[in-house]
Amino acid sequence: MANENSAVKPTEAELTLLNVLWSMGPATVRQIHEVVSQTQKTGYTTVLKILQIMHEKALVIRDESNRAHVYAAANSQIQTQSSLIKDLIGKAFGGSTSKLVMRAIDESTSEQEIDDIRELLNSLKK
Amino acid sequence: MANENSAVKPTEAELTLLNVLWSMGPATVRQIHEVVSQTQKTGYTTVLKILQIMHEKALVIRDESNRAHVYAAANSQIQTQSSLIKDLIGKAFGGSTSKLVMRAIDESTSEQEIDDIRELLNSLKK
DNA sequence: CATAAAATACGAGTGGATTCGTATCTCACA
DNA sequence: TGTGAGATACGAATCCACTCGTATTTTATG
Repeated sequence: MANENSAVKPTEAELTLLNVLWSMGPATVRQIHEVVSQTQKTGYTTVLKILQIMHEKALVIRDESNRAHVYAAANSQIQTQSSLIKDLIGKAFGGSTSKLVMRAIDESTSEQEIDDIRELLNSLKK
Repeated sequence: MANENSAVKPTEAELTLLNVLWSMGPATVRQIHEVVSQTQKTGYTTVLKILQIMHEKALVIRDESNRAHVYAAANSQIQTQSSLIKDLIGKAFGGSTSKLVMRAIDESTSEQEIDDIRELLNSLKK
């Protein structure tokens, strides 16, 4: 029961735009660029171009009914995060989730985060 | 107290070679290629070239005292894994380790792995 | 010491990611 | 309806990852 997803892994620049879309919801190039340019010095047409490429790759969908196209992430943040994490587990952790978790937690991890993780584990029914 | 590390992130092909070096220990191009070619159809000179590039990037060190140079990973597997994980946490999980762990664990995670993670958390007594 | 096997060095080609300048298109409205 | 602001489309340039063919170097050994 594989879904139509899984194949395309967003690049770094693409992930930046996806993060914006996940937090704002569907948005125009202008809106996305406004957010991105608060952090980075990226030109408007660069953002546009990347969105167009993402559209070709089916990483985003777009509504062309208005002059300013409205873009939205094609996959959920959860799906994308899962796929990125599995990719990393496979390539750098020999497929072992527990090894990844061991490396993920270190002295910089807050007490709150660790509590959250404990709670997550407790909620896992056998 | 940053160490001299942190800057260079290995690419996918580079990570493949690092995995071999971590498991074999220091090795010649031929030895590395033999291992890699069991899984992939990568030419000898391709492996050589990537190792040379990795040497420029200081991802590996090499001993040139013999005709066949002996390569070794410059950073430990643990350091590299930590750096990759932190990178991903920053780029895809808004800096939240617990969110990453939540996504890392899913229905495909074995009971054994989950037990290992529980044990890890238990050992984190403050 | 000549040579051939085996190693490294080099350089070019391909392709993807990213950037941005410029051309073109669209549409509200004067 | 003509026009200009603002949008998209297009294509070139740069950079890096990856691949591999070929040139060059090294060295064991006859």
